[in-house]
Amino acid sequence: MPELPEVETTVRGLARYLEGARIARVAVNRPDLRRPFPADLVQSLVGATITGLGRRAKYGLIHTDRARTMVFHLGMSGRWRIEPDTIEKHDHLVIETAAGHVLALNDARRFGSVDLVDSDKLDAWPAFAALGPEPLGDGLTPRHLQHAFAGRSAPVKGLLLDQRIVAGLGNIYVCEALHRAHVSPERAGGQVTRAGTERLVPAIRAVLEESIAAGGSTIRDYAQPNGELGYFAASWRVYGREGEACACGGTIGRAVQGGRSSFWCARCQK
DNA sequence: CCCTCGCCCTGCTGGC
DNA sequence: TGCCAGCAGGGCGAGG
Repeated sequence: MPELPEVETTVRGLARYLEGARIARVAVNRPDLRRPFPADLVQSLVGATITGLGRRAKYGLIHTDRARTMVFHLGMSGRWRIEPDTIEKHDHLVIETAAGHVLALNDARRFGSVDLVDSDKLDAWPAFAALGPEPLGDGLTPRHLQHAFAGRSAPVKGLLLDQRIVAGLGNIYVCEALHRAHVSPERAGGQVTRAGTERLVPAIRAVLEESIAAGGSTIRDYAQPNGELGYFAASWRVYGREGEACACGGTIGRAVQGGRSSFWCARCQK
Protein backbone atom coordinates (compact mmCIF):
# COMPACT_ATOMS: atom_id res chain seq x y z
CA MET A 1 0.00 0.00 0.00
CA PRO A 2 2.30 2.70 -1.19
CA GLU A 3 1.81 5.99 0.59
CA LEU A 4 4.39 8.70 1.10
CA PRO A 5 6.86 6.65 3.18
CA GLU A 6 6.79 3.72 0.75
CA VAL A 7 7.37 6.02 -2.21
CA GLU A 8 10.18 7.79 -0.38
CA THR A 9 11.77 4.45 0.49
CA THR A 10 11.39 3.26 -3.08
CA VAL A 11 12.97 6.41 -4.50
CA ARG A 12 15.93 6.13 -2.14
CA GLY A 13 16.41 2.52 -3.11
CA LEU A 14 16.17 3.25 -6.83
CA ALA A 15 18.70 6.06 -6.51
CA ARG A 16 21.41 3.52 -5.68
CA TYR A 17 20.99 2.02 -9.13
CA LEU A 18 19.86 4.98 -11.21
CA GLU A 19 21.60 8.10 -9.95
CA GLY A 20 24.02 9.09 -12.73
CA ALA A 21 23.22 5.96 -14.72
CA ARG A 22 22.68 5.87 -18.46
CA ILE A 23 19.60 4.03 -19.68
CA ALA A 24 20.57 1.34 -22.18
CA ARG A 25 17.23 -0.37 -22.76
CA VAL A 26 13.57 0.11 -21.93
CA ALA A 27 10.90 -2.54 -22.46
CA VAL A 28 7.22 -1.70 -22.28
CA ASN A 29 5.27 -4.90 -21.90
CA ARG A 30 1.71 -3.59 -22.14
CA PRO A 31 0.18 -0.41 -23.51
CA ASP A 32 -1.07 1.12 -20.29
CA LEU A 33 -1.50 1.15 -16.55
CA ARG A 34 -4.16 3.59 -15.32
CA ARG A 35 -3.36 5.61 -18.42
CA PRO A 36 -1.52 4.69 -21.58
CA PHE A 37 2.25 4.89 -21.31
CA PRO A 38 3.57 8.00 -23.09
CA ALA A 39 3.95 7.21 -26.78
CA ASP A 40 7.53 8.52 -26.76
CA LEU A 41 8.54 6.85 -23.48
CA VAL A 42 11.12 4.45 -24.90
CA GLN A 43 12.78 6.87 -27.29
CA SER A 44 12.81 9.58 -24.64
CA LEU A 45 14.53 7.38 -22.08
CA VAL A 46 16.93 5.21 -24.05
CA GLY A 47 20.35 6.85 -24.09
CA ALA A 48 19.38 9.42 -21.46
CA THR A 49 21.40 9.87 -18.29
CA ILE A 50 19.52 10.02 -15.01
CA THR A 51 20.54 13.17 -13.20
CA GLY A 52 18.62 12.62 -9.99
CA LEU A 53 15.58 11.18 -8.28
CA GLY A 54 12.92 12.80 -6.17
CA ARG A 55 9.42 12.55 -4.79
CA ARG A 56 6.35 14.76 -4.76
CA ALA A 57 3.35 13.56 -2.76
CA LYS A 58 3.02 9.87 -3.70
CA TYR A 59 4.79 10.31 -7.02
CA GLY A 60 8.35 9.24 -7.72
CA LEU A 61 10.47 11.45 -9.99
CA ILE A 62 13.29 10.26 -12.25
CA HIS A 63 15.02 13.29 -13.77
CA THR A 64 16.99 12.93 -17.01
CA ASP A 65 19.54 15.06 -18.83
CA ARG A 66 17.02 15.59 -21.62
CA ALA A 67 15.00 18.04 -19.54
CA ARG A 68 12.33 15.40 -19.16
CA THR A 69 11.27 13.74 -15.93
CA MET A 70 9.68 10.32 -15.70
CA VAL A 71 6.92 10.53 -13.08
CA PHE A 72 5.64 7.27 -11.66
CA HIS A 73 2.80 6.50 -9.30
CA LEU A 74 2.65 3.10 -7.59
CA GLY A 75 -1.12 3.13 -7.15
CA MET A 76 -2.21 0.30 -4.89
CA SER A 77 0.07 -2.56 -5.81
CA GLY A 78 3.00 -0.97 -7.63
CA ARG A 79 6.59 -1.81 -6.73
CA TRP A 80 9.99 -1.80 -8.38
CA ARG A 81 11.74 -5.15 -8.57
CA ILE A 82 15.52 -4.95 -8.46
CA GLU A 83 17.67 -7.25 -10.54
CA PRO A 84 14.90 -9.81 -11.07
CA ASP A 85 16.04 -13.25 -12.18
CA THR A 86 13.17 -13.44 -14.60
CA ILE A 87 10.63 -11.00 -15.93
CA GLU A 88 7.31 -11.96 -14.45
CA LYS A 89 3.68 -11.28 -15.05
CA HIS A 90 2.88 -7.65 -14.23
CA ASP A 91 6.46 -6.44 -14.86
CA HIS A 92 4.99 -3.83 -17.16
CA LEU A 93 8.03 -1.61 -17.61
CA VAL A 94 11.63 -2.80 -17.49
CA ILE A 95 14.66 -0.50 -17.47
CA GLU A 96 18.24 -1.68 -18.01
CA THR A 97 21.13 0.64 -17.31
CA ALA A 98 24.42 0.77 -19.19
CA ALA A 99 26.01 -0.74 -16.08
CA GLY A 100 23.73 -3.74 -16.50
CA HIS A 101 21.29 -3.14 -13.68
CA VAL A 102 17.72 -4.22 -14.39
CA LEU A 103 14.74 -2.60 -12.69
CA ALA A 104 11.16 -3.71 -13.30
CA LEU A 105 8.03 -1.74 -12.47
CA ASN A 106 5.51 -4.36 -11.36
CA ASP A 107 1.88 -3.44 -10.73
CA ALA A 108 -0.68 -6.23 -10.56
CA ARG A 109 -3.71 -4.00 -10.10
CA ARG A 110 -2.52 -1.37 -12.53
CA PHE A 111 -3.71 1.60 -10.49
CA GLY A 112 -0.30 3.14 -11.07
CA SER A 113 0.87 5.47 -13.80
CA VAL A 114 3.95 6.53 -15.75
CA ASP A 115 4.24 9.94 -17.37
CA LEU A 116 6.91 12.09 -18.97
CA VAL A 117 6.89 15.73 -17.96
CA ASP A 118 9.11 18.65 -18.93
CA SER A 119 11.40 19.01 -15.93
CA ASP A 120 11.05 22.78 -15.73
CA LYS A 121 7.26 22.55 -15.81
CA LEU A 122 6.71 19.95 -13.11
CA ASP A 123 4.98 22.35 -10.75
CA ALA A 124 2.47 23.21 -13.45
CA TRP A 125 1.78 19.60 -14.41
CA PRO A 126 -1.96 19.09 -13.80
CA ALA A 127 -1.54 16.35 -11.22
CA PHE A 128 0.90 18.53 -9.28
CA ALA A 129 -0.57 21.99 -9.70
CA ALA A 130 -3.23 21.68 -7.03
CA LEU A 131 -1.30 19.60 -4.51
CA GLY A 132 -1.16 20.82 -0.95
CA PRO A 133 2.04 21.14 1.06
CA GLU A 134 4.40 18.26 1.70
CA PRO A 135 3.67 16.99 5.21
CA LEU A 136 7.37 16.80 6.06
CA GLY A 137 8.05 20.33 4.78
CA ASP A 138 7.50 23.76 6.28
CA GLY A 139 4.10 24.19 4.60
CA LEU A 140 2.20 21.89 6.94
CA THR A 141 1.31 23.93 9.99
CA PRO A 142 -1.60 23.96 12.45
CA ARG A 143 -2.60 27.25 10.85
CA HIS A 144 -2.72 25.65 7.40
CA LEU A 145 -4.94 22.82 8.65
CA GLN A 146 -7.17 25.21 10.58
CA HIS A 147 -7.66 27.23 7.41
CA ALA A 148 -8.25 24.15 5.23
CA PHE A 149 -10.75 22.66 7.68
CA ALA A 150 -12.66 25.87 8.41
CA GLY A 151 -16.32 25.66 7.54
CA ARG A 152 -16.08 22.11 6.25
CA SER A 153 -18.74 19.65 7.30
CA ALA A 154 -17.00 16.63 5.78
CA PRO A 155 -15.24 14.28 8.21
CA VAL A 156 -11.63 15.16 8.94
CA LYS A 157 -10.67 11.67 7.78
CA GLY A 158 -11.60 12.49 4.23
CA LEU A 159 -10.08 15.95 4.34
CA LEU A 160 -6.70 14.54 5.32
CA LEU A 161 -6.91 12.14 2.38
CA ASP A 162 -7.51 15.11 0.07
CA GLN A 163 -4.17 15.67 -1.65
CA ARG A 164 -5.04 19.35 -2.12
CA ILE A 165 -4.96 19.83 1.64
CA VAL A 166 -1.93 17.68 2.46
CA ALA A 167 0.04 15.83 -0.22
CA GLY A 168 1.04 12.24 0.34
CA LEU A 169 -1.21 10.83 3.06
CA GLY A 170 -3.19 7.65 2.41
CA ASN A 171 -5.68 5.64 4.37
CA ILE A 172 -3.24 3.95 6.73
CA TYR A 173 -1.28 6.99 7.86
CA VAL A 174 -4.37 9.15 8.20
CA CYS A 175 -5.83 6.57 10.58
CA GLU A 176 -2.56 6.40 12.50
CA ALA A 177 -2.08 10.17 12.68
CA LEU A 178 -5.63 10.79 13.87
CA HIS A 179 -5.13 8.19 16.58
CA ARG A 180 -1.93 9.77 17.81
CA ALA A 181 -3.58 13.18 17.79
CA HIS A 182 -6.62 11.86 19.68
CA VAL A 183 -8.95 13.20 16.99
CA SER A 184 -11.89 11.12 15.79
CA PRO A 185 -11.98 10.48 12.03
CA GLU A 186 -15.70 11.22 12.13
CA ARG A 187 -15.28 14.75 13.45
CA ALA A 188 -16.32 17.39 10.96
CA GLY A 189 -13.37 19.36 9.64
CA GLY A 190 -14.79 22.62 10.91
CA GLN A 191 -15.19 21.13 14.36
CA VAL A 192 -11.54 20.19 14.80
CA THR A 193 -10.24 22.40 17.57
CA ARG A 194 -7.12 24.50 17.47
CA ALA A 195 -5.59 22.09 19.94
CA GLY A 196 -6.55 19.30 17.58
CA THR A 197 -4.71 20.79 14.62
CA GLU A 198 -1.76 21.50 16.88
CA ARG A 199 -1.62 17.82 17.79
CA LEU A 200 -2.25 16.65 14.23
CA VAL A 201 0.78 18.27 12.65
CA PRO A 202 3.40 16.56 14.83
CA ALA A 203 1.37 13.34 14.74
CA ILE A 204 1.39 13.29 10.94
CA ARG A 205 5.11 14.00 10.86
CA ALA A 206 5.87 11.33 13.44
CA VAL A 207 4.02 8.50 11.72
CA LEU A 208 5.61 9.35 8.37
CA GLU A 209 9.12 9.75 9.74
CA GLU A 210 8.93 6.55 11.72
CA SER A 211 7.69 4.67 8.68
CA ILE A 212 10.42 6.06 6.48
CA ALA A 213 12.98 5.08 9.09
CA ALA A 214 11.54 1.56 9.21
CA GLY A 215 11.45 1.34 5.41
CA GLY A 216 14.93 2.68 5.16
CA SER A 217 16.17 -0.13 7.32
CA THR A 218 15.25 -2.55 4.58
CA ILE A 219 17.30 -0.69 1.97
CA ARG A 220 20.33 -2.78 2.83
CA ASP A 221 18.45 -5.78 1.47
CA TYR A 222 17.94 -4.16 -1.89
CA ALA A 223 21.34 -5.18 -3.16
CA GLN A 224 20.44 -8.82 -2.88
CA PRO A 225 19.43 -10.61 -6.03
CA ASN A 226 15.68 -10.43 -6.43
CA GLY A 227 15.50 -7.77 -3.75
CA GLU A 228 12.32 -5.79 -3.86
CA LEU A 229 11.59 -2.21 -3.00
CA GLY A 230 8.69 -0.53 -1.39
CA TYR A 231 7.48 -2.64 1.48
CA PHE A 232 8.47 -2.88 5.10
CA ALA A 233 7.05 -4.42 8.17
CA ALA A 234 5.03 -1.74 9.90
CA SER A 235 3.48 -1.78 13.31
CA TRP A 236 0.24 0.07 13.25
CA ARG A 237 -1.59 1.09 16.41
CA VAL A 238 -5.10 1.10 14.96
CA TYR A 239 -5.05 0.27 11.25
CA GLY A 240 -6.29 -3.27 10.65
CA ARG A 241 -6.79 -3.82 14.37
CA GLU A 242 -10.55 -3.87 14.71
CA GLY A 243 -11.60 -5.46 17.99
CA GLU A 244 -8.15 -5.25 19.53
CA ALA A 245 -7.30 -3.24 22.62
CA CYS A 246 -6.07 0.31 22.29
CA ALA A 247 -3.20 1.39 24.52
CA CYS A 248 -5.70 3.56 26.43
CA GLY A 249 -7.78 0.53 27.39
CA GLY A 250 -10.51 1.14 24.85
CA THR A 251 -11.37 -1.12 21.94
CA ILE A 252 -10.46 -0.27 18.37
CA GLY A 253 -13.44 0.01 16.08
CA ARG A 254 -13.93 0.20 12.34
CA ALA A 255 -16.32 2.03 10.08
CA VAL A 256 -16.49 2.74 6.37
CA GLN A 257 -16.10 6.39 5.46
CA GLY A 258 -16.20 7.46 1.86
CA GLY A 259 -15.90 3.84 0.81
CA ARG A 260 -12.75 3.23 2.87
CA SER A 261 -12.19 1.61 6.22
CA SER A 262 -11.38 3.83 9.14
CA PHE A 263 -9.97 2.36 12.32
CA TRP A 264 -10.03 4.29 15.56
CA CYS A 265 -10.57 4.15 19.31
CA ALA A 266 -13.68 6.02 20.40
CA ARG A 267 -12.33 6.17 23.94
CA CYS A 268 -9.25 8.28 23.27
CA GLN A 269 -10.17 9.91 19.95
CA LYS A 270 -12.77 12.64 20.22
C1' DC B 1 -17.74 25.31 -4.35
C1' DC B 2 -18.93 21.25 -1.45
C1' DC B 3 -19.99 16.53 -0.62
C1' DT B 4 -20.65 11.65 -1.59
C1' DC B 5 -20.33 7.71 -4.35
C1' DG B 6 -18.76 4.47 -7.74
C1' DC B 7 -15.41 2.81 -10.90
C1' DC B 8 -10.92 1.04 -12.34
C1' DC B 9 -8.03 -3.84 -11.50
C1' DT B 10 -6.33 -8.33 -9.62
C1' DG B 11 -4.83 -11.24 -5.86
C1' DC B 12 -5.70 -12.81 -1.50
C1' DT B 13 -8.74 -14.32 2.25
C1' DG B 14 -12.55 -16.39 4.41
C1' DG B 15 -16.90 -18.70 4.42
C1' DC B 16 -19.60 -22.48 2.89
C1' DT C 1 -11.10 -29.47 -1.89
C1' DG C 2 -13.23 -25.91 -4.83
C1' DC C 3 -15.81 -21.93 -5.66
C1' DC C 4 -17.07 -17.29 -5.11
C1' DA C 5 -18.06 -12.98 -2.71
C1' DG C 6 -15.79 -9.45 -0.44
C1' DC C 7 -12.06 -6.53 0.37
C1' DA C 8 -7.89 -3.71 -0.37
C1' DG C 9 -7.24 1.47 -2.15
C1' DG C 10 -5.51 6.51 -5.07
C1' DG C 11 -7.32 9.30 -8.23
C1' DC C 12 -10.87 10.99 -10.86
C1' DG C 13 -15.28 11.91 -12.77
C1' DA C 14 -20.38 12.02 -12.17
C1' DG C 15 -24.23 13.74 -9.96
C1' DG C 16 -26.86 15.84 -6.20
